[in-house]
Amino acid sequence: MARLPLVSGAIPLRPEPAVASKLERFTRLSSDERAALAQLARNVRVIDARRDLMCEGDEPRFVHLVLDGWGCRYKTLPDGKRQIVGIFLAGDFCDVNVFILNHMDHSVGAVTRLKVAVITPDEMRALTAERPRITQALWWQELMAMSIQREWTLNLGQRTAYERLGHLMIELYVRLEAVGRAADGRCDFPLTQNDLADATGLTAVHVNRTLQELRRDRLIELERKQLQILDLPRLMDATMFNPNYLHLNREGRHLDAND
Amino acid sequence: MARLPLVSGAIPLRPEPAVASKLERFTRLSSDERAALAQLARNVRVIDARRDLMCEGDEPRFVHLVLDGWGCRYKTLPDGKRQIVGIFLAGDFCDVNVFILNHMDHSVGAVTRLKVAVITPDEMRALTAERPRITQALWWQELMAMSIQREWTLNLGQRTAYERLGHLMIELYVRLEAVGRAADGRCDFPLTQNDLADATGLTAVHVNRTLQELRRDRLIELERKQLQILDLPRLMDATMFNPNYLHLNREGRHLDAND
DNA sequence: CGTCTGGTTGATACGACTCAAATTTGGTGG
DNA sequence: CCACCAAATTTGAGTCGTATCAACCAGACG
Repeated sequence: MARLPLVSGAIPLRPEPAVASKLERFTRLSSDERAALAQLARNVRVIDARRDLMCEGDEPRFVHLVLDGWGCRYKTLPDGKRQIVGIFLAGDFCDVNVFILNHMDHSVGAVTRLKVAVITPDEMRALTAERPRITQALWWQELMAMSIQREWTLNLGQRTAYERLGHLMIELYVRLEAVGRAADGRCDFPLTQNDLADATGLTAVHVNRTLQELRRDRLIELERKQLQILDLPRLMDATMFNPNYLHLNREGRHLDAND
Repeated sequence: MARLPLVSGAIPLRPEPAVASKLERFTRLSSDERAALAQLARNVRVIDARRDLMCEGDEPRFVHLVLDGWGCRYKTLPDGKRQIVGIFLAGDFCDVNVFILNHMDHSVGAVTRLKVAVITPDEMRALTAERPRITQALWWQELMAMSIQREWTLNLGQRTAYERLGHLMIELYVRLEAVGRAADGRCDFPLTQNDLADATGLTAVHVNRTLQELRRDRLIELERKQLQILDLPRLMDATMFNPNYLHLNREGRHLDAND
């Protein structure tokens, strides 16, 4: 009788092909290409929750592809302040061309236990040489990452605490939905209030109070690392969320494969 | 006897080859390659100060290369708030691969009168097909733009008004220096206090008062669109400026041309 | 000479921070 | 299964940085 509790771990709506799923928000791939992507997951590495994958100053050596879990990029200041500058989710390529640079300008950490495919520069070069459509899709991916970074700049510069938090939650929900990891307004949401503070430029205390406001307004529920967006249209309105910046509407459909 | 006034317009230390100058902060180019870059400036367009080059929603059609002047990217919110998300200067390529996307997620405006080379997708494709070293350098350029965007996120999220403004001024000074448009702590600085407010997420009033503090502390002079940094080391310290994120230290020197 | 944009100043308000402590949750080991 | 501990969340009180609103001033320009 009682409402089902918001428990149970990950939502395995579409278990694994997050990569293909994401890239196909840009252009449809052939089954051949999908197989090539799956091939990348030969060399898998698992990072414990709250551990770092790489640190500022490190020399980057591999491209990573997130298979499962949540990670973040962050920068720290000499005075100890920390800013999360980006979140990555299943299906995200991490620094496709980073081996052009010889040191990291930020750190990369695991929010949850993180499963990543480790890809060598050579594998990457082979992939891009042989698969023009995938290459295009990877480009799209990078441009999308850049667009998200700009939106975060806007978020921090111009939105209130209430708007920032709501906006961030929608972004993550929509991105998860694009890789089959969210539906019906519900998704995993493993960020702590501390993480949210570091991502939105607020303090944890203020995040706490602001989340209460969002709950009181019946826009979200957030409990046990599960987020339920109760009224997406109203939340989008309240946070001035415009999905265009995510470029998820198959903008490369003119390049679609046809098998 | 009296100190020279900080007048006169642009500082033409190295008049034009800003592009090559910038890319060679990554890897040394051959004279051949430099010529190919110069070739791009066949089709020049001039935009008046305070005019827009492109608007959010537009379909991008060309790559632009800034030859002279200052421009900015910005986003606006339904409630009228505006955030400048990036500044571009002489030598900057603007959206090298933007024609992958079919609509702009932000607007692009001229801060000063702006001289840009207009480059077609075909020209771009030809350049990258024939010039691997330039292609690498363009990649570096994009990664650097991404790194700058992350640093802005950090700036807005974690630094105080005082630090934000000082940090921004150093960044722009260093970037100008890299293309021969600044020296001895002095450079053009055409941003109004309103622009600074939109770039730092502050109000113009507060920018005004904070600039006065920076002047009172003998860190900068700023008058008639001319910036003089009086004590760069101290300003870097005060704003926690770490130049690494600009990746200007010839990180691609192993690829250097040898003619 | 009026108009406009950009810069400056003052008074007041408020959103977000700080510090401190209590409470709840989740994980771990006995 | 419970006891324990650390991490995460919640609450309260007081402060501070930045916003807001409203003038006023200076120089550029037609």
